[in-house]
Amino acid sequence: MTPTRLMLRLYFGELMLGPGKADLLAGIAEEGSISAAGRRMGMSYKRAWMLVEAMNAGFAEPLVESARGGAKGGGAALTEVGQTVLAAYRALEAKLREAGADELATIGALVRCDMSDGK
Amino acid sequence: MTPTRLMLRLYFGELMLGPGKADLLAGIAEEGSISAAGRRMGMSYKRAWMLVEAMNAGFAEPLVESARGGAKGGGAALTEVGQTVLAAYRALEAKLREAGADELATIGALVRCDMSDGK
DNA sequence: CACTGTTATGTCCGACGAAACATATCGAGC
DNA sequence: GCTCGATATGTTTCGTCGGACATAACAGTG
Repeated sequence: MTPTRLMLRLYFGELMLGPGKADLLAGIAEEGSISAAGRRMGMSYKRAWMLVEAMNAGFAEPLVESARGGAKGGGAALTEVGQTVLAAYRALEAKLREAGADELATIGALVRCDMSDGK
Repeated sequence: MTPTRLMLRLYFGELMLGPGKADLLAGIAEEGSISAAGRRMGMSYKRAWMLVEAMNAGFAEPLVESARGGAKGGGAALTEVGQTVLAAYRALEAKLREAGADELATIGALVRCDMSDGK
């Protein structure tokens, strides 16, 4: 049974890094565009851009590099640092699941299995 | 340098378990009272109680056992399950820091060190 | 130079969550 | 049976966050 949908969120003072930002980074890396990445995950462009802004401001160097204008209107891509942070986050997720498998199983087994969600 | 104040938050569907609830559980275990635990961490009783209610509802069995009335007005304590969950959460935190030390250091080193917080 | 798609940014408003305030209940002890 | 301290629960207010909408800037292409 895998009822334990686990999400990892890191707080560094003001900056916080969680599944949302991580997925957004991944989406930008794949799509090459902030708006496309946001669209794909049902997020308004403004929200996506605000997340990017928060990340770029929160880290010493920008994670996302963007350009506007041009043939395709512009685009965005991960910087070296951005790729590093994303990879580290994914690795951290994996290690957490691996190293904490016992504890996660312990807690997960005690969670009420509410498959019958009323709404 | 340890600028990386890390917090771990787990999501199990509706239920979420993070530093706030974990600290509250620990406080209840120490103080023997929901209100005292909440007071100690600058939290209104209502909020503390709502967190307890959410946990008791979210897990298959209650984590906190409470009694009202009596000489001291009542009190609360962790159940067996509550102690287990708290211990597992603390262990998970420790394992995350241990197993993910490399990644945490990688990300932490890239975070803007904003000691000069404007407010 | 108009067109195009994306980045970049502002304003406005509703919804949601949290805090503040207000009670009600309970039960051992005096 | 009155008091006390803590649990238990409701109501109301308020601040904040996010979504909807609007607009400007940009640069390559035809």
